[in-house]
Amino acid sequence: MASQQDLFDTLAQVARALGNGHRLALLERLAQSSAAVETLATATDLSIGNASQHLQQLRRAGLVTASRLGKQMIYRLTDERIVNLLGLLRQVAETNLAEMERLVSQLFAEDDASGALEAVSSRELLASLERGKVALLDVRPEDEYRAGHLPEAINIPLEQLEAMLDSLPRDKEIVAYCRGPYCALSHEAVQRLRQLGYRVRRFEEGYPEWKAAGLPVM
Amino acid sequence: MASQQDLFDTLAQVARALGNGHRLALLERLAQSSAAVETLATATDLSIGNASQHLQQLRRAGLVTASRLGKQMIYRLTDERIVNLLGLLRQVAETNLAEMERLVSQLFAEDDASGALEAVSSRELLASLERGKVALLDVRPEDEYRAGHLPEAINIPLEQLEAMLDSLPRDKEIVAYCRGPYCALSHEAVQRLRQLGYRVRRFEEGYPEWKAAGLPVM
DNA sequence: CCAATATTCTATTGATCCATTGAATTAACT
DNA sequence: AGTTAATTCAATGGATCAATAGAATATTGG
Repeated sequence: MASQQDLFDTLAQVARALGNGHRLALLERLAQSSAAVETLATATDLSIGNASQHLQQLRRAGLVTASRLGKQMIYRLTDERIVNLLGLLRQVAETNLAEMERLVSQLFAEDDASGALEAVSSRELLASLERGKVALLDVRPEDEYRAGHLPEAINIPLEQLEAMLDSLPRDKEIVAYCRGPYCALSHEAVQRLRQLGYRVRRFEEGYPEWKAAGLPVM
Repeated sequence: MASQQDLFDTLAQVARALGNGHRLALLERLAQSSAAVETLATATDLSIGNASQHLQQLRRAGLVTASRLGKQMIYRLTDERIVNLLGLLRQVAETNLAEMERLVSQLFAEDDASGALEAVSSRELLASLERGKVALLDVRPEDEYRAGHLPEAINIPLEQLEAMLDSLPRDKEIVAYCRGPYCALSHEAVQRLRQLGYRVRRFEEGYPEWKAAGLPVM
């Protein structure tokens, strides 16, 4: 007979799968798009073997699935709600763990120093987009952009930022976004564009959160 | 300088705190009401020392806080959203982990065998309550009931069920609830009341979920 | 101040987890 | 078939975790 404790134990297995920074990084990458082991390994700075092992733990916990495509093994999230789950975990951690706040403010320190304005919220961004007031800039790598992006967003991967400035409108404010609230790409982009004189702010979330909230994507 | 990985590592610490069945049981109990270590230990079948250790891990992860009240140490959840977090974890696990489904269906097996109807959803319950169609029965221990309960709910702790049948209306359908979807109390109550000829169903969630959803409590 | 109670701290043991390495599998290409 | 590339499997040592028991610390009431 199943007891309540058995259920908690099983639930705990899932939580334990989330209990490793590398696995959280893998999940963030997977939230952008499904990907092969090698892609995931380089995105997260893990050896292929190590990445594979972590992915299998995530699979055992029911958080990702794998399917073979030729030589490659393609992993994907099993469930859109995993993005919500991670977002909620983040919120709880940020409000209740001093250490978390400290790290976040460190990550934002450069922005503040350079006088960057506050990040743009989902609601604000949605309103601005509807009124055509802002241009959206996706600074993620091209493959992630192609797998899905915010409506009307221009893609300039961060490495090519200076080379592709022509694509950016000069007359509108620009909102840059990337993988999520902890992704460094859009921070970096905002800094560099500000120095070039652009009016630019950061979207406080990322593509996966936008999509998981049920907002329109392309 | 803080890196993204530091943030994931810190986030992982919080997830790891959720990665133990006993700690999840402690959190479920804490979701009912704040409580002293001894209360929590007996509710979860842990030794006091062991419970204390787990509680301190939860505290380090920012999930609970403690304050002294005389000789006792009272623990409470730091954040209402932890209930949502656990609920979402549960949903993800139930949809994507076969083992989970198996255990849940085992827990529900008795109900099905005894011909009990499906559990009542929040939405359905809210509608029924507004129309005065059902009577609510809270089968949790009295102290949890006193710390908060659904509006108009009658409290009959499970042990006193047969002794206090007078409090139950005979003309309405009864909806029994307890601590949450995995709590055995309301299952047991439904079974016993059905054998006595009552029309009774189970609320599929519990008091904490109802409260965390922002629905009215007393 | 002393005794009783509630809880936490410390130390220990066994279990589990993590990263790394190299061998083994699987599928595509020639 | 044999070679190569992508991934998984298996085994290792070091680190962290869980449970238990007993000592230590606060708090209340005499």
